[in-house]
Amino acid sequence: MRQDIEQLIRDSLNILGINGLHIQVVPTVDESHGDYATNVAFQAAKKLGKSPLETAEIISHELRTKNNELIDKIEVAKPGFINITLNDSSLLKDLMIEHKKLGSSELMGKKIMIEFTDPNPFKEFHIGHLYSNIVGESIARLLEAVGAEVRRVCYQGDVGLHVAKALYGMIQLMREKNITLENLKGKSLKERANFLGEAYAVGATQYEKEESAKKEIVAINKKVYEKDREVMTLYTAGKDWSLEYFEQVYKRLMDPISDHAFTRYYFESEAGSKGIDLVKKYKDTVFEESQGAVIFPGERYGLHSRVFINSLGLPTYEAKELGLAVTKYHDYPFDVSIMITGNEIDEYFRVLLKALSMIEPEIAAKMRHISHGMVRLPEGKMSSRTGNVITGEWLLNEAVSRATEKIKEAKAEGGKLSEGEKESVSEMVGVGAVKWGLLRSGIGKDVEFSFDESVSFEGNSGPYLQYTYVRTRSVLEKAGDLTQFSESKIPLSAEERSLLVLLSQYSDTVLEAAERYSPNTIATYLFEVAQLYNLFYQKHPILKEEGDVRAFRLKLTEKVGKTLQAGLSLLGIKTPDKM
RNA sequence: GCGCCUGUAGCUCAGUGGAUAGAGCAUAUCGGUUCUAACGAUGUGGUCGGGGGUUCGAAUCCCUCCAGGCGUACCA
Repeated sequence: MRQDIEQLIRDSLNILGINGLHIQVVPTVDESHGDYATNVAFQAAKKLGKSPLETAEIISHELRTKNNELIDKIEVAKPGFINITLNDSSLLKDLMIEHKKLGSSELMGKKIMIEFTDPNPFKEFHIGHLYSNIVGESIARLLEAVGAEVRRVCYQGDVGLHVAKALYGMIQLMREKNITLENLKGKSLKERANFLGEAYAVGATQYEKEESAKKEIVAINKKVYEKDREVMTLYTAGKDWSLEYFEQVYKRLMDPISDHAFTRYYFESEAGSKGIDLVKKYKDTVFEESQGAVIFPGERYGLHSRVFINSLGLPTYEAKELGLAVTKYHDYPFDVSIMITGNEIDEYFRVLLKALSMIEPEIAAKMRHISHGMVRLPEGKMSSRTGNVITGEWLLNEAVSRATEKIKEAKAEGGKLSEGEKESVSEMVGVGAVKWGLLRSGIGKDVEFSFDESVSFEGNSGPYLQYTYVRTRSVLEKAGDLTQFSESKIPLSAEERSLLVLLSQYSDTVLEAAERYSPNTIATYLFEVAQLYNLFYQKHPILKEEGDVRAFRLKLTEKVGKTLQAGLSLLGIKTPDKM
């Protein structure tokens, strides 16, 4: 709809001989300004040497001669806006068509690799990973919705000091508790995952406290790189348990079609050697030696200098990431490669991309680093070093159990849910509440997650959106089959008209959200749709009406439901039929 | 010190050059027990961190100052 109006304006400007303007048509905030407004007159005024108001008159006069079937009114407003009001019948026509395939995007057909979550084997899957996963999955879905070919990948640190700390802790714990690796293998996944968490905590604490432990951990680290046999037995087991555990979390969050949530899992161990080769190849041109290490002299480019190969000859995260970028491109020659991480490594990525641009400029030009803030909980930040972490799973479980309580005490319990339904609905509502809570605001900044707000089911929350969807389902179920209605017999109320205008903006909103990598754009839009529908629902009966009006209101209800369902699914949020 | 990010209502946040800056929560008042009461309406609440500049027009762009966060060499 917006594109149609833009085209109309472009045509008119051509006729008037005005070219080269950036035509901007935006939905209006205030109904008295029509449905869409454009500011082209301000830009054109300079070219014509007239005032914006006069220019607006000239342009709108030309627009009116078009006699377009979309438009009802074209008005000029001070100091030079052109306000466009759509006619009711075009809005009603738009209601009847399914959401268009979004073909006009520049992202259409693009090959996009998107890396997110990136938890480290042997360590906890904490809230930061949960956030990264939720953000990444939503962006992936947005990109798919506008026609991109998306490949999800996950990059995991399976070597390095954190692994050595965990291995050290495993050895200590097994000795203390007098258990063998075989004993452990017989235990449940949850127990094994907990064991690893505990082991990491022991290792991390001892590393700080005991000089002897520190030495031993450094030695274990080296052994891992050397693939020492004895260490590898323990290593392989621990790594497998971690990955198995992560996969379980992904299943819950991403609803994967296949066995694996990601198309490809990259590991630091494989990226490292490739990275070392690259760094060595460009050692005297891009990189240089300094204090026994190989560094990238970022200060020359207004950035930080960073170590790529440390003085022990081991690759740091920087070198690994360099190897990763090249490996990724080899696996899948992407048009865009997105990496989603926390924003504390923003500057590190700047350095990395600068170095990469000097080695592989084409690949570097295709990389986009998107960073998100930290999740703050009312309980305060948690550190993974103390072992006292808040895991992603804990957060989900807590939200689900709160959702279960809310469902029990709900006054609107008309759904008569069976026990089995209660369980699956609680899961959808709890997980949905978490996702909505994290995605409703922009991703660049820290996000405060509060159970009270997110699972309270009031106001701007996931459950509010889901409930509105359920409401549409309930009405439609009672209504029976939808019937045709005659457009001309529908007197549109203010609420209905606003809803129609808003619904017609769905495609534009998805496009904008995808191009800006911005899930919260969708969330803001959906919340508006839900609010408007609830207002409409409050004021206008649906099933009690008859004939055309009833048919129209049912159709409107159906479209709202479909829009909410499609939009929520872009955020990775499921919609129950009852709740 | 230097670099990057952030600062909008009491709280949590929308709003990346347009018109009178909007929501949710909280608070006060009111309506609705139906088509699922997990809803809706109205009111209170703002020097958009301060100051300067660019522009017909600035929360939005530029400069500067203030406050907070992160980074700043072998962690990721």
